[in-house]
Amino acid sequence: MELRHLRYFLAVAEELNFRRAAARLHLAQPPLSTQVRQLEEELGVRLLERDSHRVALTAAGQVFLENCRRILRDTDDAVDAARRAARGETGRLAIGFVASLSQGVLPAVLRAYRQRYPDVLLTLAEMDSSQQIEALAARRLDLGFVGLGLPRETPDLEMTVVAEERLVAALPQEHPLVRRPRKTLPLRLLANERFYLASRTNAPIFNPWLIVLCQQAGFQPNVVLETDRPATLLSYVAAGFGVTILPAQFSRLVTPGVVFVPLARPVPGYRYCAAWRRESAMHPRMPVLERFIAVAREVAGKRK
Amino acid sequence: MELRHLRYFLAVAEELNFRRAAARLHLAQPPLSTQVRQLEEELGVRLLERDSHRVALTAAGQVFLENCRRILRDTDDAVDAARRAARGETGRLAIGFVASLSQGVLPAVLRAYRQRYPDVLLTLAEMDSSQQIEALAARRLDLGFVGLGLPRETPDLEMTVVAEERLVAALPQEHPLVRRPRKTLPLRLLANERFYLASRTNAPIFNPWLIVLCQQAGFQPNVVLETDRPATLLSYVAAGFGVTILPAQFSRLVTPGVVFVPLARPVPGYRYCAAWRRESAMHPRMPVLERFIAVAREVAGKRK
DNA sequence: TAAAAATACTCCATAGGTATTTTAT
DNA sequence: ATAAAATACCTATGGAGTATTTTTA
Repeated sequence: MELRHLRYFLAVAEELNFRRAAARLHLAQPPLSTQVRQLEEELGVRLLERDSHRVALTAAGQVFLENCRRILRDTDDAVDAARRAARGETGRLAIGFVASLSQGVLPAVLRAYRQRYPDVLLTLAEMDSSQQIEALAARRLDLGFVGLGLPRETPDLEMTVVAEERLVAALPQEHPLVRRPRKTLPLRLLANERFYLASRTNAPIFNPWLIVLCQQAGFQPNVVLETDRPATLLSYVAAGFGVTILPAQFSRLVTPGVVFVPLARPVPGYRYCAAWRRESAMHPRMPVLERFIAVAREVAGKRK
Repeated sequence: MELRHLRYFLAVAEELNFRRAAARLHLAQPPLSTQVRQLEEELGVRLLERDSHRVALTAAGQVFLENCRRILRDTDDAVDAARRAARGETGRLAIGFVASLSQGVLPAVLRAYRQRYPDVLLTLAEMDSSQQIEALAARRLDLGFVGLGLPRETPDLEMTVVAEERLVAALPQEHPLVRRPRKTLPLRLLANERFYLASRTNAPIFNPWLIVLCQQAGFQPNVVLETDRPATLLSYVAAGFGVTILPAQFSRLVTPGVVFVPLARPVPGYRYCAAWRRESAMHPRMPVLERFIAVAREVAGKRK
C-alpha cells in the first residue's frame, strides 16, 4: 500500500465517480479503477459499491475514508514540520548566560528572537562562564553567553562579541584619588592599592583578565580574593580596606562611602560574547542555532 | 512522496546505517540511498548527515522521523479499522422497538450482541410498529422490532420472527365464562361480547390482526376503541363494560375484578419480528446489521 | 586501507495510457 | 441507447539489482 492508493481512493470517495476522480487526479480512468481495486484486494475489504451508474461507500469505506483524510493531511503536515525545522523555525535551544548579562543584551536578544521564532522552545540557565564552556562541550548547552577573558583559543568553540562594558574603579570616599579633577582614572594610578576581587562571581574569566590588564599598565596588583558577591566587595571598599574594579553596570550598587570612577583609556572595556560549538561535517550547525546567532549579532550590533 | 519513502527513511533513521537498513528492508543498499535522497530532494531538506562512517539525523530529520512513525502506525491502524468495520465489529446501528418488547427478547438480544460486538454503537428508540416501518424506509432506523400483524407483503423489508406470545382474554370476575372448568377459552365463545381495545398502544398492527382472528373464528367483533393504555382497558373490564384480548405479558397487570383466561387453540400467538431493509446491489447489507440479525436469530431461537 | 555510502548502468515490474467490452438503467 | 466502470493490451517510467567508484577516519 502506498500513499498513491490513499490519494486515489480519497478522490473517488469524494467524487463518487471514477471518471471525475480520474480527471481530478490528471489520470485516465482505467488505471484509477485498477489502483482502487488493488487497494481493496490488499485490504481484503470492499470499500466502494459500484454499478454502471452509481458509486457508493461501504461502511468500511467510510471508516477508511476518514482515516485517509487524516493520514494525507498528516503527511503534508510532516513535510511542513520538517521544512520548518530545517529553517530553524521550530526546535529547542538550550542557552546559558552569566548573571551579569541578565540585565544587558540578553533580554534584548531574547525578545527579538522570540518575536521572530515563537515556536522554538528556549531553555535558559544561569551559569558562570567556565560551567557554560563545559556544558557546551557536553552538549547540555547549545549556546552560552559568557564573559570574554583571555582570548585563549578554544578550537571547538566559535564566538561573537555581544556587549562591552567600561570598567569602573570603586574607591573609598576619602581616598585621595577621588579628589582628582579628571572624570576618568588611569589604571596605573592604582598600582599601590590593595584589590578586592570576588572569586565566586568573577573567576575564572574576569579576574585573570584584569590582572593581565594591570600588568600591561605596568604593575603587579596586590589581590585579595573574597568568595562573595560584588555588594560585599563594595562594603570592604567603603570600610577603607582597599579598592576594586568592576564592569560599569555594578555602579548601580550605590553604596555609602564608595565612589565609582571610570577607568581612563587605553584600558579596554570588559567584553561578553556568545559562544557555541564549532560545526563539523557530522554535526552541522543546527538551524535554530544559526538563526539565534544571526539575531544575537543583529541586536548586539544595533546596541553598539 | 509515497509511503515507501517513509518506510525507507524510518529504517535508515532507526539503524543509522544504510547497509543494515537495506538488509532489514530486504533491499540492496544503492536503491535505498536513491530513495532516501529522493525524499530529501522532494522535501528540499537534508534529513540525514552521512559520511563514510556515520549516519546522523539532522534536526529536521528528527522531527520527520517522529511523524513518519506516527503516519506509518496510523496507516496500519486504518487498514485494521477498515477490516473491523467490514467484519461488522465497529460502526453504528439504529434500532427501534415496540414498548411491549422492552421486557421480552429485546434485552436478551441486546445483551448477547453487546457482549460479542462491544465496539458497535447502538442507538435505541422506542416507537410503534408503523413509525418504525416508516423510519426504516427513511433510513433513520437500520432495524426495527415490530409486532407482526397481517402478513402484508412489504417488498422492501425482510423480517424474522423473534417472539410469539399467547393471547389471553380478560373477563370480568362475575362473567359466566369464568366458571367454565376448562383452562383455555375458544375464541368463538366471545362472539357476543363487547371488545375494548387500546388504539394508541395496539394500532395499527395488533387490532386489525385481532379482528381478522375473530372473523376466522366465525364472528364480527363488536369493538370499542379506547385511546389509552392496557391498564385502562382492564379497569373497564373490571367495571363489567366488556372484555379485551391482550398478549399474555399483560396478565402481569393484576387487576381486582379481572380474570385472565388463555385463548384455546387454534388461535395463534401474537408474533413479534425484527425487520430491516432488503439489501440491493447499491445498498448491500451493512456488516454490523448482518451480525446483529444473526445474533437476534440465535437468541430468539434459543428462547423458543 | 578499509568500511560505508554514492555513482553508473542495466533490467524488468508495474503504473499509466489507449482501445474496447461489459453492465445497468 | 447511453453513460460509466471493467477488461485487455501496450508502453515506458522508475524502482531495484550489480558492479564500481568515492570518501573519510
